[in-house]
Amino acid sequence: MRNVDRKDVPAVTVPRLALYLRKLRELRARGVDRVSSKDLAEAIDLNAAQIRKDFSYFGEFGTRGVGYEVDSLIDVITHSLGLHRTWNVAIIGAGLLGTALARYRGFGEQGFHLVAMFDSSATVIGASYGEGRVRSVAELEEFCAEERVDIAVVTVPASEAQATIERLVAAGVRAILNFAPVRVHTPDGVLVRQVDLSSELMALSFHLDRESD
Amino acid sequence: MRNVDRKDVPAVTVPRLALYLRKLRELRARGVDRVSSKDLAEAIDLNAAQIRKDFSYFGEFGTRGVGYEVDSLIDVITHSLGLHRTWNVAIIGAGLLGTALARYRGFGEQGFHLVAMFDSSATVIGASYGEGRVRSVAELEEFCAEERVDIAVVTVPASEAQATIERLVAAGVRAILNFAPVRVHTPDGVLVRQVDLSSELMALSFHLDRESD
DNA sequence: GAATGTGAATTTATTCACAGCA
DNA sequence: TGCTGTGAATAAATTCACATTC
Repeated sequence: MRNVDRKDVPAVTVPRLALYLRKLRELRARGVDRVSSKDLAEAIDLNAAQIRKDFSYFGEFGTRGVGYEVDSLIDVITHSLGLHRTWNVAIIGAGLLGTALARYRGFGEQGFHLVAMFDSSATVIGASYGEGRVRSVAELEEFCAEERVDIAVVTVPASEAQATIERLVAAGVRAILNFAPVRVHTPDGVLVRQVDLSSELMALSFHLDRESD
Repeated sequence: MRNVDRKDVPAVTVPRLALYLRKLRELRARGVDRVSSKDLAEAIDLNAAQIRKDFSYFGEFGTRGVGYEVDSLIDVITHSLGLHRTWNVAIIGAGLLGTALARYRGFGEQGFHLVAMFDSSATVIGASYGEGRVRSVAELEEFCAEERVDIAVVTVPASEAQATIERLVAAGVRAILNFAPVRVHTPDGVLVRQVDLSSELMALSFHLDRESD
């Protein structure tokens, strides 16, 4: 029933909703209670029609001639993104990046609740970072059977990423944020978002090299 | 002269080149010396024509009926991405993420050389992480005038990102990797790549929420 | 025979431009 | 009058499909 009237949302729209939400929260904090697509567009450096079209996939929320109410737009996007509930997050790989993420507070503020960390190295198992005590990866399946893990953040070395993600998928995890610099294969229904620092640096390198001719 | 015959490369092609390069290096390490676009496509989970078209923006490197030589393809991509030279990198913001990145070794392996870190907090100024000693941000302009900074990695709080990036641009930096969760405005010629963890998590949340109906 | 390189076809995303409503 | 919501137009990216070459 929740599927009724749900249009297909273009893949690129979803991360943009997160941008809108952030800017809207900022506006609310500054006491602004109404905003037009033009205002938002200027603040975020996008086309106004793009913003209106993105909203249109979810319904009609504005008032012609006026604009959008900041509060209600925040509600709509929060719900559209599924942020009205809390998601359990586990971090796999307690290296430099994994521990930095675990200790990062902004994480939990958005409704993402760190429930566990896993690592294979005896030297870090048992340590605590932020909310997460580090367990042995051997306990991964057991833990997932007991406590729901909605999202896995994978910060293991590249060589272990594919195998780790296969275990996560087998254990029922359906959403993965992968920092390991490899493209991993997953079955349908499992969403992997890739954060690839070395690709980003290389894209910058490409740009610099072209500029300097 | 280097501009002769340079086609416009689609924006999305550039980060894909980094993927190809990574997989090709892996193949070389395994002793493979020839590869077809089909093989590569299967390994990376992309369409083979996409890969060939991406290569075609830079020239013709394959042999019909045979495929590509791994070694020479690595050379071509390395050059295309500007990775034949070394880029000086500075990290601005010595918080959890900034220090984790500084200590990450894979960084320098690719020709990215960390030359400095900057922070505004007296408690971290003077500390050393990896190759980078932390300086006061007050010294930013002075440092950039003495030593070339090609790429700035920005890991400051959101509220300071725009101002920080304006200073970097004024100091001559033309490529920025921004981890602060804000869209920043920069003049033409300055490339900003955004790494946005909270947008990524929200995109995963959207997916999970849709699946569970 | 096998795989490249690339125009043409298709799909996806963005932007325009304007009717419709407060 | 001002701004939304959205079809239509445009632009960008992907995929097909095949002539070409080894």
